[in-house]
Amino acid sequence: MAMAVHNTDDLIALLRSRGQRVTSQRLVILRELRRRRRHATAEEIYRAVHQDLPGTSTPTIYATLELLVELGLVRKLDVGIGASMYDARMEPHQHAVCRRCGRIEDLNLELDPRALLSAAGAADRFEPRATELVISGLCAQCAATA
Amino acid sequence: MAMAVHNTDDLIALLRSRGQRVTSQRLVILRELRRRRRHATAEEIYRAVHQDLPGTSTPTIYATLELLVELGLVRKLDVGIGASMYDARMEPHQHAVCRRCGRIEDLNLELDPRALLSAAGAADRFEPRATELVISGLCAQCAATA
DNA sequence: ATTGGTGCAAATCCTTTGCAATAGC
DNA sequence: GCTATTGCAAAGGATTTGCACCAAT
Repeated sequence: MAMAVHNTDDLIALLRSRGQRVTSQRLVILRELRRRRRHATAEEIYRAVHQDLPGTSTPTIYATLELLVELGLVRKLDVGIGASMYDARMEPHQHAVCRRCGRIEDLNLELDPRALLSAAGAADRFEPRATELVISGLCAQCAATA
Repeated sequence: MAMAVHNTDDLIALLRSRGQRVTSQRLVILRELRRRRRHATAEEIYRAVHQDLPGTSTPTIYATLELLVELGLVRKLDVGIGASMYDARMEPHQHAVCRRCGRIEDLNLELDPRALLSAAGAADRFEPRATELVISGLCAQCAATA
């Protein structure tokens, strides 16, 4: 059966292949992101990482998150709250955000950016790399309350 | 033929119907947004409005933009640069952003949020209000250069 | 031994708040 | 005249920068 251990061999291999250093901060931050089921803000990661690695600084958190995104191990997303969120779930999916309670729900939805660009008549004007969809509205709970 | 004059009768009517005041700042800010073809940041609007109405403050810009969004006259969007953008083009469309040069291109694409939620099996868990899609990548020019 | 990464402090950028003054109704 | 809006100054939150130190190679 699948283990709950979130290993970081892929990160280590990627760093080595690029001649970059394998540091405990990098491993701990990725492990923390993988442990969570939910997306996290930089600040949440910062607080969590402090348990394992006190003294870790915000600049390191931000630099590492950016690096993980660049390496394709983490997705950065902006759902309209002030802070960016980071998500280690890499299967294709999109997001729904509740305007009232802030809940973010994953949508199992695989979008084809090239098909979308074609539909828009812009297939030849753009080389897609990432597709981010955010549906905002009310979650069932908040809709019931309102 | 269609006129290039961007009138603000709809805003005036909406404000009156809600018992809110018709101020020159509100009219000028909406007119400025409608005059542009491109989306603008709060700061761009701030600078432009200063020509017509020197002394207009950033808090007023932000409060007014938020009001216009609430009234359904303007769309707010986050394409991943630090600042939010505001767009007075209200026909359904989505956006593509170039990672290199920052260009934002409109995509003539009408997305049905309910259909998307259904496809994701979340139709009963969410009451959609807005749908924002951002495809990021490289515009044709930047792709050619790279 | 090198030099890429880190921590600290401070800076920057975008946006919001508090409150007195002003202008719509 | 009443009170919503405004302007000003200042605060706030997220993220980045500069630079000396540390630790992975």
